[in-house]
Amino acid sequence: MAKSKTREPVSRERAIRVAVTLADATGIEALSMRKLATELGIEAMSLYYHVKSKDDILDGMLDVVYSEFSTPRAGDEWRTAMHERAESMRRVLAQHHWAISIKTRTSPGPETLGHLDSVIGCLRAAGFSMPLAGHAMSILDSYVHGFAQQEASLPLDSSGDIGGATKDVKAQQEQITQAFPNLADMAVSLILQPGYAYGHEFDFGLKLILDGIAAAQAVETANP
Amino acid sequence: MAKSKTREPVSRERAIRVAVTLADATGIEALSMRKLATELGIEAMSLYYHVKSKDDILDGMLDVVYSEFSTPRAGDEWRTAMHERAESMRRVLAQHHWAISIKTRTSPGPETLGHLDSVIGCLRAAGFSMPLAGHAMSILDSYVHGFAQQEASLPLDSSGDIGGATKDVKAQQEQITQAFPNLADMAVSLILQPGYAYGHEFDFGLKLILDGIAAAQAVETANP
DNA sequence: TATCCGACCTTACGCCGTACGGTTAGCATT
DNA sequence: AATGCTAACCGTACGGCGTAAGGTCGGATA
Repeated sequence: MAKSKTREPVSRERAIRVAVTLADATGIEALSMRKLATELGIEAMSLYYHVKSKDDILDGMLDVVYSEFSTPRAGDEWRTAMHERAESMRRVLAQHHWAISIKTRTSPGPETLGHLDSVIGCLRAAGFSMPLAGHAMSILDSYVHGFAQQEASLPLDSSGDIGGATKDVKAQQEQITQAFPNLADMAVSLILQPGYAYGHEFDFGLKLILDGIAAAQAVETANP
Repeated sequence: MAKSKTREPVSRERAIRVAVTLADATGIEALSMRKLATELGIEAMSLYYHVKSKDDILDGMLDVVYSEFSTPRAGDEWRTAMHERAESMRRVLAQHHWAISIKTRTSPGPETLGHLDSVIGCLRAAGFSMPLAGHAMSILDSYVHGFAQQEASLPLDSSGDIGGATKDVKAQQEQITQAFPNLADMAVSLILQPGYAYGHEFDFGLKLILDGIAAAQAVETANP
């Protein structure tokens, strides 16, 4: 430990910040009040002086995640702004892999609200009607969060081979190949191919969606 | 092999089935081995005779969810098949609202594998190349899962008013309105409007994505 | 009759979140 | 110097969790 004389005081902000790095390192299910308190150099119950409950910490952590998203500025061109936002979201959600499993949370924090406000502002400034702005945000957010979720639920190692016992696995795989031929075909002829990485799929979908939104906006501006 | 029918025996299947209905009713975080055992009429540890672990149950529950998705048949027209699949997924995921928060799971079950195999088969039979089939599935699944996630994290009651103390809430809302004007604008001029329901956003996005996939396929078939 | 075994139970361990009630150090006021 | 206040932290305890290890017992089988 660095400072021995006076320990850096614990605050809600610091507790949440440490909780984020701890969850990044060991996963969200390993984040307990006791472990977090130990990391902060205090006892478990002392956390409750700074923080209302564990849910309070979780809410704060989600707000930290939103604060790391790329937030569009007022005059930005909408397509590049949305593109960059989407890519930053994917990047951040991949780094804080626990965030997507917390996403089922209420009460958004100030960073979250500010971010969303800016996104709406950017689209509106670009001439989007309110309903179209709603549509655009809904589809973009759904896609990005869903993709991050898919990506997080993939088998972790990138190696094509599956480690462990060889004979059993081989026999089992042969059975799977027969029972699910299309799946097996996709595995060998696409996913296990040298250059393939699931992350690349993101760009295809993002471009498709942005094209669709652009088309919808073109229709809208043509028929005011 | 005559069997005395003194009482319905507990099996892995029945345990998982009951776990699903219990999670539907009380949420996934309230599903414990003890509660599930009580529901089945046995003691907690007796579950471990039928089931490997709690994770085993969770895996089984997810497989049940997949079994409820609409699975395309061999000769189906791809667009209608994908449309129906997507809508059924949204419906099922909304009913089993716990499923999206479990989604971060490995080892897919047989129903899951079979479903995915059929989806790939449908797209391939419709002339999709393997990479395009991968793209289509990736974007559709990401969108649908992401939308279900968004939908699940909305405030629960559909009433426009927020219950509870009136004065504090009103003062707080005024502050929010000033700090996040675009958000407030969208709230009053779109979301709180009489006819609005977030679920309607689904159709816009789904049509947009299916249009985009159709366009990509048209390009592909034109340039073989 | 003797054996076995599927199906269930009991006990115990080490985690978890947190309610409740101290204790201490630093400071302002008297 | 004595008093009192408050922010910051600690100890104990409770009920609940997943599950390892081993026990029990009635019916099927040899």
